[in-house]
Parts: sequence; structure tokens; C-alpha cells
Amino acid sequence: MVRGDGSGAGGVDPQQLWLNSDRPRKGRKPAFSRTAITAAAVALADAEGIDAVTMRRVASQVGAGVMSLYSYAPDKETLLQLMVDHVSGELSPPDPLTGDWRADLKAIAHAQRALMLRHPWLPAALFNRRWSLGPNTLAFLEHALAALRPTALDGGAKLEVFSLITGFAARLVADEIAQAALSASPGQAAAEARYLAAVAADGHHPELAEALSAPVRPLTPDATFARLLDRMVDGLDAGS
Amino acid sequence: MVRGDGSGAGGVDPQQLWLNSDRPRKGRKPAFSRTAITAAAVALADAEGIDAVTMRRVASQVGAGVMSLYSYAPDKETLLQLMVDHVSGELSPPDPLTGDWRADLKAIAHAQRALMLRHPWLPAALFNRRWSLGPNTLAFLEHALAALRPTALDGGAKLEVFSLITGFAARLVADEIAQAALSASPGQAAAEARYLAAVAADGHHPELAEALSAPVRPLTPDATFARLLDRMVDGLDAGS
DNA sequence: CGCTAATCTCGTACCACGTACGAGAATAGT
DNA sequence: ACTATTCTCGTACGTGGTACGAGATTAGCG
Repeated sequence: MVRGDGSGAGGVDPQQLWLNSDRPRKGRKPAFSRTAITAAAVALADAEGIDAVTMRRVASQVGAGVMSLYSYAPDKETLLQLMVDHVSGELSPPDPLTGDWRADLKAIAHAQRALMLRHPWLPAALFNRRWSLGPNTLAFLEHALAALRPTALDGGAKLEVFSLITGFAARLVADEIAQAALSASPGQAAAEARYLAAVAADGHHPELAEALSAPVRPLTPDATFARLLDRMVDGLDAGS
Repeated sequence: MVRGDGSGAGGVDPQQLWLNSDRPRKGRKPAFSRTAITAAAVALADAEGIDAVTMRRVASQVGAGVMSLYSYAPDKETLLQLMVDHVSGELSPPDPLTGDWRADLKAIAHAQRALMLRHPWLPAALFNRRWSLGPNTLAFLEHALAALRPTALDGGAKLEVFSLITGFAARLVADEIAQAALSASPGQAAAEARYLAAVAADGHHPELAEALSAPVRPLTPDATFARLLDRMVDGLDAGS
């Protein structure tokens, strides 16, 4: 199905990967589907973390033999790309555009944040060297580009802004998840606090000491995200 | 040396990891050093990518037996953390502060970008679930906090800004590296171009089609980085 | 209606990886 | 010297990705 020639070294031909849904005329009928396999992998990653996604476990979830997966994705890296595009489908349909590009851009970022919170492995997955724009990702990108139409940015600049917003959301959500994980295990949190206190007390980090000595703000991650997003989008405003 | 009790599940106690350089009084002398091992791992990652960093290859580079590494780092994850902090040492000494916090913040981001370009595995490594603030990272964080002193931001907000700037640099550099990798293999680049052209021609992605139809800007990654950084930092200005 | 080529299924097997275990070697204090 | 401590590292186990290839199923063709 996809097992074909991967055009040489490194990556899979995107056309081969994304847009050949036409059934081949001859040969045995597929017993599974790329969608089902991808969904199983996503469920596994959501429930037990990205490290739980192994070919063996995905196969057993689907009820397939391990090697059967390779009829639907040429290797595990590709399966990860399929996972990213699969969950990106949850971003459709997006909120309708208002014409206020700043507000629309903020809505886009909030949607991305919600998606990443549902799939905590996503922020890191977006940093894989091998990435690919699947149909769902492309649909959302199209939406983001439309949101930026009122601006005077050229095509390349719009793409950069989209990458920037996505990266912003990924960074903030990654921090948010790490913070939550820390809070979830008291021992770990206490060790971290002890360590930072020791560093702050060594006299070589006065700024850090002051930053940590301030009372912990009662702000929710939501509020932090919204505040920084506002600052960022307003900053983008300044340019042509 | 570090092999001790890792405080239970998940992570290593930061105090155990970073601040016990005092030589134990009894026992065999170490034949290697954490620094040498970490440096070898970094060299390997720089030369052949992060996947080339295996315990076996690092050990052979250092001239040690594989299991000897475990006297210096309790597991591979920790070795990766050591690598991150190791290269962060290249950020010292930073440019002296000017008092203009916007300019200082931009200088910080540029230094981070240069670092990430030297170590292409770094952007992705910053998204690992287990992270830790080593001495070099802390020194640079201290510098960044000092740069933000002229602002009225509270401690938490300053930390967020630092995370934001780091994430910004990581995102842009990751894009830059991906672009360079694509350009480096003509076949891959051509396949990607063909795919995007096909998508643009399907009529369902007018905005994307327009963005791609525009002439390719002759801008260097440096200029792009500087421009977006300006926008971002100016945006941060708006707040308290 | 066989025949053939294409496609999918999946058991077996290989190799690389992280690392637990434990025996041996070196060192410092008694 | 003796002993406790610390480091070194060969061996071995379990797990992971995936190459290989034999068998099963299908569609078109004569």
C-alpha cells in the first residue's frame, strides 16, 4: 500500500504517503486501515505516553500481526507523522473567522493549546526532524492563512507566523505539562524545590533568588497563556 | 559517583546530580570524567545526529567499557540532560548588559540561536519531559533575569519570558535546519515541491496556493530571525 | 474457468539498544 | 595487612525496529 520505493534516503515521498487513496485493482484486500492503526497508536500515546507506542503494542491493539503494520506505514517514523496529522483533524472545523485577524490568531492558538493538552506527546512530536504536511494539517494551515489575509504580510511571512504561533503553544503547553507532572509527584517537587533553594542560597544567583522569593502567583496556566499570547500577537501587529 | 538512589520513580534528585563534586574519600579513582563522557556524547550528536548517541558508541569514543558510563550518569536520559547543560556552557560569558532590556533580550536570543545551529539536536532536546537546570543553564538564566531587571515584571513573568524566548529560538532554528536539510537533498526537495504544487492545484487550498505562488523571498534565515524577534520583543514591551 | 501477477498477512529471525548483575581491581582509612 | 568503599567492565537479558519470505487472497486475462 505504501511499502513502495521511498525515493532514496531519509524520507518518504509525500505524494506517495498522503494522496494515493485509490484502491489498487489487484491483490488481497486490506484487513485493516491506516486510520484504525493510527487511531490505535494515538490512543496508546494518550494513555501511556509516547514510549508505549511500539509496533508490537499497536499491532496487538488493532488485532494485527506486527509486520502487517508495514503495509500501511513504511516505518515507525512515518507512523508518528500519521499520528500528528490524525490528531490535527480535531482542529476541524475551526471557529469561523471574524475578520479581526488578531482575535482569529488568538483563537487558533487556543485551539492548538487545547489539542496539545489532550495529546501531551504532541509538542515534542512537532520537533521531529522528519515532518510532513498531511491533509488535516494542511486544512488548518489553510485556515490560519485565511485568518492572516487582512494583514499585509506576504506568503512567506504568513507561514512564519503560523510556525511561530504553533511553537509558542507547544512551548507553553510543554511547560504546563511539566509543571503538572512535577506537582503530581510530591517527592520530585520537593527535591526540585530543595535544589533551587540551595542554588538561590549560594550567593551566585541573586536574580534567581529574588525571582523565587516572590510569592507564588495564583495564576492559572490558562491566564498565563492568554496573557503571553496577547503580548505576542500584539507584537506581531507592529510590522507591515 | 551518581549511581545512588534516584529518589524513587521517574527522575534523579537534582542535588545528587549537579552539586556533589566533592571527591569521595575511599575507593578506586575514576578513570574518566563526567565532562569527558558528556563532551564525547555531544561530539557524536553534532557529527552524526542524536540517534548516534548510544551508550556503546559513547563508551567506545571515550575508551571506556559500556557499563562504566553508569558510574557517571544513572541512565541515558540523564546523559542527555548533561549534554544540554554542557553545551549551554558555550553561552558563557554572555555579552555584557547594556541596560536596554529589549536589546539585551535580543542578544540573548541570538546567542541561543547560534548555539542551536552549532548543535542541531538541541531544539528537540529542550522538549524532553525530563529536564533539569544544570549550572550552565542556571548561569545563563541568571543572566537573562538580570537583563529583565529594568522591566516591572515579577519573578514568575520573567521566567516565562525566558522560556518563551528559548522556545522561539528553538522553533525558528528547527525550521531553519529542516529547510537546510531539504535543500541539501535535491530529490527530497523536488518531491516536497511537487506535493505542495499538487495540493495548491486541487482548489481546496486557495490561500496556500497564493502563498506559494508569490516569488520566493531572498531573505536569509538571519534576517527572518531578527525580524520576528524584533516583533516579539516589542510585543512583550506592551505589558506592565 | 484456470492462470498469473499483484497485494496483503504475519511467523521467524536478526541485530542494536539500554541496562541489571556481579566478579574483579584499585584506593584510603584503620 | 585488613576492610570498606568505589570504580571497571564482561556477560547476559529483555525489548525494540524491521528484513525476509512463504502462504493467502484477489482481479484481470485468456
